[in-house]
Amino acid sequence: MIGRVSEQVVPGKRRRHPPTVRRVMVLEAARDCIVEVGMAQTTARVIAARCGIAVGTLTYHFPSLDELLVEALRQSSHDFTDQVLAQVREQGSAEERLLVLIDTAMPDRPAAARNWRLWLEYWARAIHHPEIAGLHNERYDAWRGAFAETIAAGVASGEFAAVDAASEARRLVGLLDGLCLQLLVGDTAVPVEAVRELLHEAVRLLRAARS
Amino acid sequence: MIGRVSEQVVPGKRRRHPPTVRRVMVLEAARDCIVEVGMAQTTARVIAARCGIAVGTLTYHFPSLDELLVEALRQSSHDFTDQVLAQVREQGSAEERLLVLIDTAMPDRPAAARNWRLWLEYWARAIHHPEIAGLHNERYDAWRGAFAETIAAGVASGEFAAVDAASEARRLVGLLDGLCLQLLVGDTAVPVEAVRELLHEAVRLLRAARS
Amino acid sequence: MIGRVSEQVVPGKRRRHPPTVRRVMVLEAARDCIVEVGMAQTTARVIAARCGIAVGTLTYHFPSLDELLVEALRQSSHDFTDQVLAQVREQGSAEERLLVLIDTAMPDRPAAARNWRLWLEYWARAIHHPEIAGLHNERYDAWRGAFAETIAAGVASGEFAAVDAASEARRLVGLLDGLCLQLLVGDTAVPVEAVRELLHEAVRLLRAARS
Amino acid sequence: MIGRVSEQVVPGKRRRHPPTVRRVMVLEAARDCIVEVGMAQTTARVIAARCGIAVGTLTYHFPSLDELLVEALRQSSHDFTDQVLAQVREQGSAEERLLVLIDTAMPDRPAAARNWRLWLEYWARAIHHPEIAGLHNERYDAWRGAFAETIAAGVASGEFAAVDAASEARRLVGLLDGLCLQLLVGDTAVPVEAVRELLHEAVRLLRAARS
DNA sequence: GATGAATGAGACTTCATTCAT
DNA sequence: AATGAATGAAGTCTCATTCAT
Repeated sequence: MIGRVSEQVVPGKRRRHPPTVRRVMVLEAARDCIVEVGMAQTTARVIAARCGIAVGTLTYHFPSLDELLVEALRQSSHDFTDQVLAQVREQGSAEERLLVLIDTAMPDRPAAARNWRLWLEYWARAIHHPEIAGLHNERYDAWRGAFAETIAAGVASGEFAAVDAASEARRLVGLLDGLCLQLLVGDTAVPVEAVRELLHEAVRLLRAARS
Repeated sequence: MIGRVSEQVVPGKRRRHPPTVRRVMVLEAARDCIVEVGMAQTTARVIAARCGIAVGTLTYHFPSLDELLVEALRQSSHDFTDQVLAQVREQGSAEERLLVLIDTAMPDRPAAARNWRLWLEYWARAIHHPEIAGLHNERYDAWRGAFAETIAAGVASGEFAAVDAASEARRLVGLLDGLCLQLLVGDTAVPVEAVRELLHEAVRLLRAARS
Repeated sequence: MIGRVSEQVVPGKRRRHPPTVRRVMVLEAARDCIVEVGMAQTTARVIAARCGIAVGTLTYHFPSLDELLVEALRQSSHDFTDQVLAQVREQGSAEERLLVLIDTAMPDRPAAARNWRLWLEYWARAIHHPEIAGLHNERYDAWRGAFAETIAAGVASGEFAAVDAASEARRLVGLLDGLCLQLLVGDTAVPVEAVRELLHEAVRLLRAARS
Repeated sequence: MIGRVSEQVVPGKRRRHPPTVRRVMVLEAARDCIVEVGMAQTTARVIAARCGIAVGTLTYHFPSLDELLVEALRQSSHDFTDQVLAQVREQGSAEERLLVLIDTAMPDRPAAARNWRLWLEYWARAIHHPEIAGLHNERYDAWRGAFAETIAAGVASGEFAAVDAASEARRLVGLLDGLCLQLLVGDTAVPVEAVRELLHEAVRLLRAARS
């Protein structure tokens, strides 16, 4: 009713693939479906259509749809987080690294928007599915950890004031989540630029507090 | 599968109620089901069992299950928000009123926890359902508006520094949402007290900035 | 989907009527519904809405819907046939009376069109419902009998050739039914005038055969 | 209630058939059910039971039951008409061909009786369902056309009097429909032989008119 | 490895009927 | 007499999963 997944079937048909390859293709298709139409509408046939295979082929590689969906969430979230974190640990001052971290997560970047939508689905389901909750927390810890580490590094180098890195990271990530939520759900008013500015200001406050 | 709704059937059979009453009973049952097992598992028969009526009776009062669910979301969210806002506008300094607002929303209060879970469902569905998005934004505006009003009052009275009330409200609500999200989803050790303290501090910062 | 019964509720509400009166009102409403939307769509609530009463009131007067529908068929068909036959036995030559009989039955008269639609429903159901078949045959015999009587009278008076009245009546009625069927079901082409002319010609043939 | 479809389940389980085959089987089963118990009683489970498959299998091949039923009507009617018309255009005088046409349609032949019952359902529903009306008219035109063609051929060859073929066809088909209706619906004593004789006489009248 | 016909469980919804008011 | 809330049976359809090919 609401969303319709654009089928991206490759015209070359009946390709045979080793399970490893097939699984990746399916997981990516599942991820795209979840993002585009929501997990509730992501049925087996929708995923199969999305990657141009038969429903039977899908269950051949993933006997359980539930596990396929969980795996898709896990994998996608994993990929995004890793990619972001990798590019962050490289260079620059602690403040610069925090800003990069934030900018990379802002939902005006397509990859980031996709990830936010996945996380929304995570949140709604994690409450009732311990397995998803565990999955989510694992990723969330990595994410919060990156903030904490960077802040700790800034504190250690004297770039930041002597704050509690863990607590400060929790605050920053909370602010990031809450504001992006408003961006995603809100039909209107809240401009992404304003959110970015609020977050940058929060980062600057770490430094400012030092002087 | 994961959660099982505790049936609360009244043994008396064929209890008759005027539609107004029955509708309220059903909406509350629906709300409880959504909270307890998630909206995805909240089927007609689950709701019916919850309030001890036949599925046909449910359909009699709510011809469309979709509309029942949307109405349940709307009503519950409306009730909670109104109740909180009402008790806030009464008395005290702007800072006190903000603190009350925050405390009332903290998920260690059962009513608040219930509401948070409802909002999680809102968020996940709002992206794909414009009607739910509209519903949510309406409530969210009221909620954000209460913060903005209170902050503006504090600024006007000189209790707070001369900040932009709207922007500050957005920040506070964002922080509130993001941190409570961590409380709700996290199976781990984010203590509610730490969150409350972070939020109180954010409020104090409004005052502190003045001195 | 297809047809929607126009509710003809009288604004004056909660009228109390003796069962005899109520039953007639309901039966007429049922007849109108069958004619307008077909028997398959004529549900209890549709009939109730049509005469502005509650569904419960309907079942109060007619415990069984099936019997209500059968009774509606019987009554309506009875009324129409009687009315037609009554006005026919009055006056004129046998040929004139046959022509009146035919003209009264032509579906360009609203009352006749209504009756034809009822009979269509009869036919489809009579095959599987002996009771309806019996009902129908009873009416049909009266109808065919009127033709037979009139023809016999014409034969007796020398107005018609010496044909077998029963056989001739069967033929005339068959032709009438078959041609009107084409008028009712056909979306297009067959004009009512052409049908009338064919039937009149068949009547004239009775006379012509004499000369 | 009235009629009960005899289940014709093949004990062998999970018989697989290509959709083309299965669809034909289902359509034939549907046709038989309509004929035996009427369209109103022809539910999904009745059809499924009739061809020994699960209801889900039925939905697999025919997502919409409405379309299945319409298709069954169309196909069956098409088959019967084609078969009759084919065997008619072959040989003999115009009169002989008309007689064959009529005899093939007489309901003492099982295939013909089946077809008549289908057409009864057509008629009752065509009034309220434009799609069915269209379907019916298409078939009806073919049927009436065959009579018209044959009559025209007879007229052209001098075998018949110089009548208007179209009008004469309409009359013959009307008579055929009306009389067969009496055979089908009447529980009483309209003998099929009498009807056949009436129709044959109508055909002979075409010739007799010439001499 | 891949397919898709087949299935049963369960979803929502319609509806004639019952019965307390 | 009239009402309408309540119900259970039955309707169509969706869907994850199974399994013969």
